[in-house]
Amino acid sequence: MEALRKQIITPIGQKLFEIYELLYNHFGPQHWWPGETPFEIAVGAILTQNTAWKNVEKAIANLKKANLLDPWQLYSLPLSALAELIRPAGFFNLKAKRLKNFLAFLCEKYNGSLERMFEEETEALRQKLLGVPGIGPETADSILLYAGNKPTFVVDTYTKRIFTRHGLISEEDDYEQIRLFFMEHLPEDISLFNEYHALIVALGKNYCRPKPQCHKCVLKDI
DNA sequence: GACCAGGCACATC
DNA sequence: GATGTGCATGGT
Repeated sequence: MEALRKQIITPIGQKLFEIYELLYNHFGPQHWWPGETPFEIAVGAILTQNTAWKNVEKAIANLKKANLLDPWQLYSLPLSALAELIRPAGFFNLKAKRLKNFLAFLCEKYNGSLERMFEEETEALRQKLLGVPGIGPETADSILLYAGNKPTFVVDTYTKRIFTRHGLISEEDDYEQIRLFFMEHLPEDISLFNEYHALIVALGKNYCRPKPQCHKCVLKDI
C-alpha cells in the first residue's frame, strides 16, 4: 500500500486512493476474476454484459458440464446449440453470436491461444478486441485486465454512478474519459486496477443501485 | 408485478 | 451527434 501511495502525484489521485482504501478495509480483497482460466474469464466477460453474475455462473456451469469450455470446441459448436447452453445468462441468441465472433477472432488469428493473443502490445490488442462485434470497451478491458493481466482500468455502470454521485467525474463523461481519469491519477499497477474495479462492483451491488442507500454506504462521508 | 443486472449495436431523428 | 430500443433470464 505505501509503495503505491508514494507514486501518486495529484490531489485527485490521493482522493481516489483514499476511496480505494475505505472500500478495501470494508469489503476486503475480492479475488477477481471469479473464473479458473483466462478462457473462462473471457467467456464470462461476454456473458455478463448487462446481466447478474449468478445467471452467468449457470451458463458457464453448462459449458463445463458438457466439456465445451475450450476455444476450438466452442468455435465448432453450432450457434443454436451454443445459445441453448448459455440460455440462463439471458440475451442468449445475441450472446451466442458475440461469443462466436470472439472465438473466430481467437481461433483464426491466434490459433485459439489466449497466451499468444496476449503477446500483442496492450493498446494494439485493445483496439483489435474493440473491432470484434459484440466486444465493447468494458468487455475488452475486462478481458485485458482479468484474463491477460494487462494494466487497464475497467469502467462499468457502477463506476460511473458512484463517482458521479461523489462529484469526481461528470455525468457526460464517456467510457474512455472515465477510464483515462483513473489511469492518469492512479499508479499503473495491475493488482490495484484489478482490486479497485472489483471493489467498485461490491459497493455498487450493496449500496449504489439506481435508488441509492447512501446513508448506509461506506463512502457516505466522502 | 415492478425493478434491476459487472453492455453493446443499430435505427431513427 | 444525441437519443431510443431490442436483446431475455432470474433474483429481490
